[in-house]
Amino acid sequence: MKVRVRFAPSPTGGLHLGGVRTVLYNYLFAKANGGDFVLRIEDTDQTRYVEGAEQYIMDCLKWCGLIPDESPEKGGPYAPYRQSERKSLYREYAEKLLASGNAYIAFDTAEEIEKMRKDHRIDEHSHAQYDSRTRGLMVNSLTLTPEQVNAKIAAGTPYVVRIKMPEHQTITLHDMIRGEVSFDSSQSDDKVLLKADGMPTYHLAMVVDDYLMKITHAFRGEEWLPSAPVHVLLWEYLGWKDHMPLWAHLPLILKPDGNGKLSKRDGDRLGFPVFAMNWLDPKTGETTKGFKEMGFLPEAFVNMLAMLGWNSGSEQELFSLDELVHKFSIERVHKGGAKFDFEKAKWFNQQYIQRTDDATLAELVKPYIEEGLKTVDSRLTTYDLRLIVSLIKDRCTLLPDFWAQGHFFFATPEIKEEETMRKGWNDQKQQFFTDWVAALGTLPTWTHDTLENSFNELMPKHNLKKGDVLLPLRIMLVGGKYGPGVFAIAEVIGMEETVKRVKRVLG
RNA sequence: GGCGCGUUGGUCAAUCGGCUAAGACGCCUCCCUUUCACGGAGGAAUGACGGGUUCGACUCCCGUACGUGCUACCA
Repeated sequence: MKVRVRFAPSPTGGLHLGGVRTVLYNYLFAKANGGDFVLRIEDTDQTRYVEGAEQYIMDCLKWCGLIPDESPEKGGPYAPYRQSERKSLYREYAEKLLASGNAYIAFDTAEEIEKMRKDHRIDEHSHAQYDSRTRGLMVNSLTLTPEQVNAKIAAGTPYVVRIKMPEHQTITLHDMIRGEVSFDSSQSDDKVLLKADGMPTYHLAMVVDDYLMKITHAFRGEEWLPSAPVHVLLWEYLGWKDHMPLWAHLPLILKPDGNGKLSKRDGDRLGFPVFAMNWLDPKTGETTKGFKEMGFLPEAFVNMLAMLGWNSGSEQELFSLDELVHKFSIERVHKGGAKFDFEKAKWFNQQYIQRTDDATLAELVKPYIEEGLKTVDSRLTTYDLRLIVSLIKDRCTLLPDFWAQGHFFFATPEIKEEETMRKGWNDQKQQFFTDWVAALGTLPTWTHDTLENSFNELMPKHNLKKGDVLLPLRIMLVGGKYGPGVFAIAEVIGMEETVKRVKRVLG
């Protein structure tokens, strides 16, 4: 049987780190087994629908290089892939469950349910559930006669279809990560399967679609584990038990400080992204930063995510997507949640930057340089981006670092270390630099070697040592105490600019 | 509260009964570099707790504690 997996997000907002990791594991598993990876949009909750979210999710997958084989955009043999467009198809299965007595119709209003929850609360901490203990008290097809039910339906009374959970039945499921997991069926309430608006809930839609789409392996977050018995029962009641996919409940990604699931809020609070790409909330107009816009390379982002909860068992940490496809195994996924560490995430990106060839890197960096150039007045007319990139990549972790670390190659920098430069400044140094600038014009060639040689030869004549004048020169050219070798910088910016920057200080 | 899941350094983690408990990130020291990095060499830092099982337990079992998830006509 062909392996088929799916990622099934609801289009309600930005795509979370954990979501991307779920996509990744799906993708890796599918590709490793020669299977299909399908994207299915779970938009059954009309009230939570957010404009643009679906397109955004697809853009994120594209950026990460995790392209689905079937999707709403691409289509496929099991189309449509948007649950809202499959609406009409779910009712049939709800009826089937009704007919077999595994589901029932309920007419209760939200207020009535709320009242029941309060009146029958087990203790002060928890409200009663709509389940075997309370369903006999409610207005449903279990307490009403068939005639009454039909009359209500005929009268247009809104109703939902609920699963009838059995009492005290042990439900066991095999999880690829956790092994056998058991539940008492009485713990779960009679979940709504079909809502009053005719839309299915996640529970029904997921089972029906996984069956119809021939899904063989289902990966989802650990938060779904408690409702898994409902799903197992649904597969059974619908008569599809032999087709139920193999489950894998993925561990959660936790916030770095304290405890709990990592949320968008944590990112805002701690200053790192949580979403794959920038997300502009159409309702609030607020933009939440994404890894892409922060300057991450998609390969680094994906690699980092793969290692959050999984490892190959070797010491290797850097993997190409192709390598991951071959080495990933669901059995080696951790059971426990992992705290997200942004420092480690940056390290991955830094590693990828160092390993990216200069020409490719130059293209990636270009927009950031162009952006930076808008903020300066006097800019150099020509520059070799590839060469500059090779000179500064060592000290760059994120793409925007290239501007911060290399702006002086593109524009005359502002002197930020005036005091350091002027420290111990005297006529001797003034004279030295004046003479050196003059000597530059007589150089046979303009290379960092000839520059350095002329500098070194001139120093003793003014009774100066490297330590006296090298740092001042750096600050003249760079503006601060950082960057590649000074003479390499001088070579790149050329004689005219070098002379200009030194003379600017000499006055 | 109930139920589920989990628990090796600050973080990610190896170990599938033999441990003097890998490695990576971060941190610290030193070297390289008369800048900042990169790189190199070191260092501090870990099995939640209590019982078993066993010649031997981080590894298996049971409790406890702690954490976390769920407990909607949301996914």
